[in-house]
Amino acid sequence: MEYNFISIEEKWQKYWHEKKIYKANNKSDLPKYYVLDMFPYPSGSGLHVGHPLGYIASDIISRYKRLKGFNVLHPMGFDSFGLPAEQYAIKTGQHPKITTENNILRFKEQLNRLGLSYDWSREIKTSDSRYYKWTQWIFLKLYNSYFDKEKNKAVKISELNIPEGLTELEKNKFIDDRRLAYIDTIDVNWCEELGTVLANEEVIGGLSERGGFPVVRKPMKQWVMRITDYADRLLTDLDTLDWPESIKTSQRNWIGRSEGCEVSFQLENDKKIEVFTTRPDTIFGATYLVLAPEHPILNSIVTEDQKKEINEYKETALSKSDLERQENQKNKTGVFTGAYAINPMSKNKIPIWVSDYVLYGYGTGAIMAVPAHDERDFEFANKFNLKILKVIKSDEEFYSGSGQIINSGEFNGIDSLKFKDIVTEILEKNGEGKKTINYKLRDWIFTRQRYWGEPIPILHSKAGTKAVDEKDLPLELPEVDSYLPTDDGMSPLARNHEWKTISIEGKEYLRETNTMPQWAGSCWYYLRFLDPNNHVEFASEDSIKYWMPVDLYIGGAEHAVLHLLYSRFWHKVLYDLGYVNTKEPFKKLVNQGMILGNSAYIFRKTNQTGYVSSELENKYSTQKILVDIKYVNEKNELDIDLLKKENPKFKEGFFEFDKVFKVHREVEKMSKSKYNVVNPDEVCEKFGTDTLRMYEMFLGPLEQSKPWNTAGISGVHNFLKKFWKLYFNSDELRIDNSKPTDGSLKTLHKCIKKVSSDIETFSFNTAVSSLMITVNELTSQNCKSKDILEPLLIVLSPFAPHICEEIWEKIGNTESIVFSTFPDYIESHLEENTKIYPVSINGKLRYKIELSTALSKQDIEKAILSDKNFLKKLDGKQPKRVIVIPGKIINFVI
RNA sequence: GCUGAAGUGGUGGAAUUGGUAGACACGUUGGACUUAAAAUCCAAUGGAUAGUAAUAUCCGUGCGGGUUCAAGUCCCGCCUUCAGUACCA
Repeated sequence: MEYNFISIEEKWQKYWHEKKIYKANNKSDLPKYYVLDMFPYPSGSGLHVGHPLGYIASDIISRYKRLKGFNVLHPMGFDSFGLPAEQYAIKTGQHPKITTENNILRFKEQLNRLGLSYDWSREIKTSDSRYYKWTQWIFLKLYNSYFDKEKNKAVKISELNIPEGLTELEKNKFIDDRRLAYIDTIDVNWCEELGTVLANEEVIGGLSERGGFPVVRKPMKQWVMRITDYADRLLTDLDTLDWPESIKTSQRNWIGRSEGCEVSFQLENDKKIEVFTTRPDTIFGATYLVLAPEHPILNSIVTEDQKKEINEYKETALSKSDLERQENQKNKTGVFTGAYAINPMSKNKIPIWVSDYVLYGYGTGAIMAVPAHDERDFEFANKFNLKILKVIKSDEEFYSGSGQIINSGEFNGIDSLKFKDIVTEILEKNGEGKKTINYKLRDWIFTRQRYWGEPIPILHSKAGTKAVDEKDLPLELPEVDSYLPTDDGMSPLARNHEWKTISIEGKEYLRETNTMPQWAGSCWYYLRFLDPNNHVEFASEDSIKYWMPVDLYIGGAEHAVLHLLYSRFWHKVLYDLGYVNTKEPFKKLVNQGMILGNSAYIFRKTNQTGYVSSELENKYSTQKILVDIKYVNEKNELDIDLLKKENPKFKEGFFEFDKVFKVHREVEKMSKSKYNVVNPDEVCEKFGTDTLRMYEMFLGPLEQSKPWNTAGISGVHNFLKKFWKLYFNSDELRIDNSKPTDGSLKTLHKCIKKVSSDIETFSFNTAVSSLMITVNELTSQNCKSKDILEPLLIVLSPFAPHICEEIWEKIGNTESIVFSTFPDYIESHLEENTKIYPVSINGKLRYKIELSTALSKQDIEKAILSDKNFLKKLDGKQPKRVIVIPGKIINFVI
């Protein structure tokens, strides 16, 4: 009997599917464990070997927890609204729904082939109206709530105190201004190429996160989520989470809390300018003010002779894209307004300037410039010859630290850290300032000018906005004749005029035609998995109480601030409104690393049709060009014939090489465009899923990124073959009822101990290693005992479930291995030979006995005295006596 | 610039957190079995020096210092790589 992985894997995947082995029950006396993968966007290219890394890890955990007696919830679904399907629709006219459905089928097929223990009865798709009904419902909860600053939580609009004597319109405005989901005309990140607005989190270095297209600022009417009200809670609750420190740090940075002081500077007339500073201690050094070009006070303070220049500057500054602004960092620009303000502490008259290095969106959009102690102000002051006044003692021309206060009148000599509080107090007393906390975090721009997303369930009329009635949800996506924006720049949904206009009780309304961003559906999907077929609620109270929070969440680090911040925000709102019982959704987070591709390049001679092998590259002037890795073997040799046959553009080329044509390799992100994608299906066919699963775990630490390299895969495959041979001798079962030897008992229990602690600490690579050692040891011990080999199957089964099920059945078990119990190790089976090491205790030399058996004092003394290294360190002096201390430490006296 | 992670054989990576550095695997070399190949099994494998040999000695965890009986691990100062972020006052 050979290890025929193909038929074994098919057989058991079918068995698990038909018997619904992994269906989780919402009612159980067992302790619960909720393991969640970040659900994928079903892209057209299917899975590559990088995707399953996290899925395999979470599958091992969930199988392990099941064997440990937990009721495990391990669901999977699809984040199926998204840009690629829509762009494909624009190109081909095919409805994104169809594209998405096809892609999902492909994904599911590939996922199932990996033997993942998902409860598919709970599958969800964010683009399914039965799902987005509740996304819209939650949107309305946000729309119908406001943030009560005193209670520090969200409260229903119905509990809002509305001032009396307002007209209907004023009343609506009063409410609209306080909703957690509100409309605002703001400068948004407009991406022309994508035809939509992007959230701040989706813009990286002035380019769109998806596609890398330029982004410009543009004022537009948008739905916005008041996430800033939650800044403080999002920040402090991070401390309660078992997340990687790097993710917590990036969230902290993104929220960007800074404590400081808002100071108001009196102008010569009765106007005032408020600035925010974290360094009120340097206020005597504030020698000028700077306003952001967008600052509204600008027009009213600028003097006649400066007006022209200011207007010109404003125009150029506002037309700049984010990218252009950033490029100018080293070369600051600015214009003098002609106006002056009074420094409230020094009473000096200081000039007011305008510059785009001050951001309108942060703080008050104006700063007091302290060139001696702030790098940016220093640069600006040098360029425009503004006064630089040192107020903290230091030898440097520019200094941003703390120290002794100077040049500050009666306050000289005070420590700057203390002076901070003193200044704040004085300003507060005079009504010229107050202590403030500022956040970098901005409100979340929630609308997208796209088709393939959740429609926003809102109606517009002259009186304001109105929610679609809850009982009319879901508000389904209308059909449109084209997926492009309308000619007058409205979202694609506006193309359906019949849908766009609606009349209720004789009143005419226009529907909101923008859709929600892709993050909306993924903000709360972990809750829908608890009770996915519920028609009355997004999930029943009982299911939420039982399953929440998610015990383990595995996914990529690329969602550090986007998805993970938004879903924490929504979860907190749902918590405030009483719909969920935990403050945070995800208790433990693990980031799996990326599996990188090994791209192959060949060198084309410049301006010629010839190609050269990588070792000849230096001889010519060449360009690197990509070739598909399927033409390259493990020794980096190119199959020229096949390449020419399948790619006409290489057909005429002359390939120059020494003995074989070698390609140049580069490790890059795995992607279709780099021709370096490895499909897991290929690996499954060649080696089997169990091999793939174990190999991906063996490759290195889960969190680390690493290149895919098939070189080592035979080692893991051989291990499984060896494992098989432990149970079968050609056609016969080797296994018998003989009493296990001490040696094999030790081997087994060592393995149980190591593997279970490795799984709990996510060290899957070392767990696989110790399984390999175990099988090698048992093979050389010629172990046949069922008492050893049966528990070993259970220990291996989370990693390689198919082969274990097969053997489990063949040795006479009738129920799936899934229902067995993970064995415990027994300490008495683990005894090792005595080893003695020198150790330092309180600075004194002692000896440590590792895992000692019962040794006599004489034995220990003998062991130490025969240790040559030890004697050498004592310069040949002989210890007079060795004292054995209870436990594992021995003392000695010279 | 700032923040975070990392740097160990030819390669991927171990090292119970201060205690035999290089587990396990790949690769390489040699051997067994084969007419042969594949498959499988066995042995060797950080470097240097000495020895016929068993073996012995020295050097070795990015670099330079330090603490310690003992440092890949701790401290100080650098270098390099990757990732995130960027005029946030």
